[in-house]
Amino acid sequence: MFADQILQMPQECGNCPIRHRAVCARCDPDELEQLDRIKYNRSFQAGQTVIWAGDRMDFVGSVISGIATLTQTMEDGRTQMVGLLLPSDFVGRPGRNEAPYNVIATSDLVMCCFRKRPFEQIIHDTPRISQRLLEMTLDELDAAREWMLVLGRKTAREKIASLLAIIARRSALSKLSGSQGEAVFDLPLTREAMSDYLGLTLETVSRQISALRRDNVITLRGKRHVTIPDFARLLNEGGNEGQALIS
Amino acid sequence: MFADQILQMPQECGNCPIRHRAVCARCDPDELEQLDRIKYNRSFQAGQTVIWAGDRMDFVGSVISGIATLTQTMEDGRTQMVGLLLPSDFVGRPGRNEAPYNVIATSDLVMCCFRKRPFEQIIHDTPRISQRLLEMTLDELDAAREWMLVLGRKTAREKIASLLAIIARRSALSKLSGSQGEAVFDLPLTREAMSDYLGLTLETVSRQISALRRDNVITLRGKRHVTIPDFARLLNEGGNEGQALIS
DNA sequence: CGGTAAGTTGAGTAGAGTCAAATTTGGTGG
DNA sequence: CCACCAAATTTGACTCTACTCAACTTACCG
Repeated sequence: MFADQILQMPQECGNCPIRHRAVCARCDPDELEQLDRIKYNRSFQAGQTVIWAGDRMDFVGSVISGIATLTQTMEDGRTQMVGLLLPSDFVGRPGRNEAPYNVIATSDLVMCCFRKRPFEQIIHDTPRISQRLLEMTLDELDAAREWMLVLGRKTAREKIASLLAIIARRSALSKLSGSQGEAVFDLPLTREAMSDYLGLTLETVSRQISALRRDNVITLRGKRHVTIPDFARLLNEGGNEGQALIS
Repeated sequence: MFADQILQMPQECGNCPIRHRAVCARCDPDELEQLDRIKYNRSFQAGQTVIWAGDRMDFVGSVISGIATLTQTMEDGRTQMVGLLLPSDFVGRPGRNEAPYNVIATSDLVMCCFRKRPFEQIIHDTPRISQRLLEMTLDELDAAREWMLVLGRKTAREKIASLLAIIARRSALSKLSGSQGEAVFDLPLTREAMSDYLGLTLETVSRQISALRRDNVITLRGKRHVTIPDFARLLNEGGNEGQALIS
């Protein structure tokens, strides 16, 4: 019983949707060819666990499509999401053998995986790749630190508003120009996943979403389809008064 | 009026206390010589601001001695610490011009600074340095994610216990063998800095420290000198039941 | 020997959590 | 197409942890 399928036909890098944003973004054709030799695609259904914390990891890789979460769990079940993985995000750490977090597919997910040992060799030999990985890791660190402010100092209402702003920003559906105007998107997370992201209970998430709807900060169609009539107002509700968010 | 002094006599790398832990840890003599040409020492007094968020940064560098904090502040003054910088930790981000956070010297502080532009050139040309920086950044990202669990899901008592455990681990004064035995150290942070670290108020920090003392989890001599008679118990109080912390 | 900053403690409050029940939704099979 | 089920979500009532405001104590520095 396998948790996933290994696809027989990996995509061509040439028409890969994340070709210019992922760890391979700046590869030349020769470097791409090296990566191509050690890569394979894997797909997961929504809800499947990609990796359990503590498991041996023998691959690293990029999210091609779909959404995954990185979570930590305490012995008594308390759970905190520590990463939200969208297409082009990198999973896994060269130089470490055990997965530090659970990786769970939130939607159907396709990943481009690299066998870990040869990938480590390639980044050792290929500065362009290791430098791209450094750049991506620094961006993730900035995002984690932004998130720490949300977790440590924002109210429940501000937390929800901040999360909606982040998702709106990273979602292609929105028609944002800068921080102005309307945004429309589908929530990729359940209320429970949102609570794990924000360090809240799912009841508090639900109440605050209802409150934001009552106050016309957001409009819902169904449970998941969100319209934000005034994005600047949402940022303000999130405590980001006029500031740009980290993208 | 300058916030710091530029020392005329930078230390020799040869007898530098962080030589084998900092970003330069794996440099060969030639690489060290390159870094040496662009480096200078700066010292700061306790309480001084090293960099303001939003300021132009024209250097990066390593903490040689002392302690600094990375903090984010909201418009209404709410403050969250997002990094604690101990000797050998790296400050600054190649490829970014503006400082994203306030960097504040908590104790007297000495830094080994590199002019930013030439440093960027060196990491571009020197894989050993950029790979060391990647490794350090990945470690910081892990620490930030551990911290996210603390901020999002732990109680005030668990937060304090977790912070004491982290400081004990990173402090040289402790006589720990693994997770066993006694630890002794001086708190490098005020109650207020601890509250900014943990997303609490300083009153709550004080109350929880008093509670841990009443319960004999810790012993205080003065306000800052801490003895932990049973380190495993402290870990347990922090919700880390028997698990190793990220160092 | 004050004076000031740091830390402690107390009393009351508020915001988010807990437990419980109702409601909505999307999918399934008849 | 419709009834029904399980899961997701919403809402209500009550509780409790951590916050706020305030007073007091301790430690340090000149």
